[in-house]
Amino acid sequence: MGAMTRWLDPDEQRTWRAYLTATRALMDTLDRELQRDVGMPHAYYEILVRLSETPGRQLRMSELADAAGSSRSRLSHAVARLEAAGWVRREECPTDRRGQIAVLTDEGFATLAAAAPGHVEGVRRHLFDALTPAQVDQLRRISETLAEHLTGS
Amino acid sequence: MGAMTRWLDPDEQRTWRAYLTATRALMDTLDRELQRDVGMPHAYYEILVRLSETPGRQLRMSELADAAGSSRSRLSHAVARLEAAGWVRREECPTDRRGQIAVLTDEGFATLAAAAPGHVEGVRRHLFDALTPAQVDQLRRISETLAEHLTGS
DNA sequence: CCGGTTTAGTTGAGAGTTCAACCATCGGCG
DNA sequence: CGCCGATGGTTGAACTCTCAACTAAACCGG
Repeated sequence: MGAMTRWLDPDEQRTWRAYLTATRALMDTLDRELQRDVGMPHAYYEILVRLSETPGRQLRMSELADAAGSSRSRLSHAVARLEAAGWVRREECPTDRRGQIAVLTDEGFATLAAAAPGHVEGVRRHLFDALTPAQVDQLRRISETLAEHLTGS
Repeated sequence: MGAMTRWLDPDEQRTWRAYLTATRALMDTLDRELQRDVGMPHAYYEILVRLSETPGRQLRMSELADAAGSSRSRLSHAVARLEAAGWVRREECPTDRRGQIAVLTDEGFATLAAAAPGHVEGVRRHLFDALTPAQVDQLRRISETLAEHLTGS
């Protein structure tokens, strides 16, 4: 019983390690910068971004969770904290009494607008500046493939 | 003062989003599998892996932190928990009385050996199976470039 | 060999995440 | 209509991570 494990060959091994190291370093760096400059982890920043891009700057909790790649539970806790900070407001959903709508406040939008240049600069410096245009293209294809592979199964 | 922000162009935007989505999905999936099968987050698994690859299966705390891409503080907490689980043991360092040496126990090694096939299978299924050999090669180069860029600055 | 600085590692508090349990409402079906 | 499973969302506890503060030992200049 149980097929033999398909171990990683040396190239795959190297790829996996490098990917882990790079991703961890990148995320840690961006997280620390965002925490230092705006007092907010990257996950929270992304919630605000998603809200800001939506007509009316509002979204149902579950849609927001999907958009931000977050679990329901995580989003509940996060929105609770964002609400305490005055960046998000909760509203009842008129068409479904179970529903909650998260609304980005003006203050939240202003905070985001103030934070964006610094954060984008960080993404550029730490990620795009290190890669050739061809590599950016490769990374896009790889990531899109992976994203589909992972969420589609 | 202050140069204009170098905003992301549409291609970069797409790349960055896809990268975030893919990485988050991949890590979440592997973390959940490891938690379910071995009762251990991925970060802890990696600590055990690093220890297992070393002669004598032991490493100074700070070397282990570097190898596992972890902060000192995180490693202290992690090793405390791994020690409580019986997978790691702490020893005094003979050459530096400030030092501590983390040693992988036989039980820890056995746990790792039991967990490895399942985890490797996960990495293969969720990552490598979705990519062409050329893409694996691209991902390796990109990751190595990034890792160097991020840790070298 | 003394005092100041750096390095090794730990600790505790605060913040974020996960998981399972939970309540309420919605939708379908007999 | 009335029940029942599915959906939307929250909650609390346990766990992990971060940050800053701290102890202790090593290193270094005078």
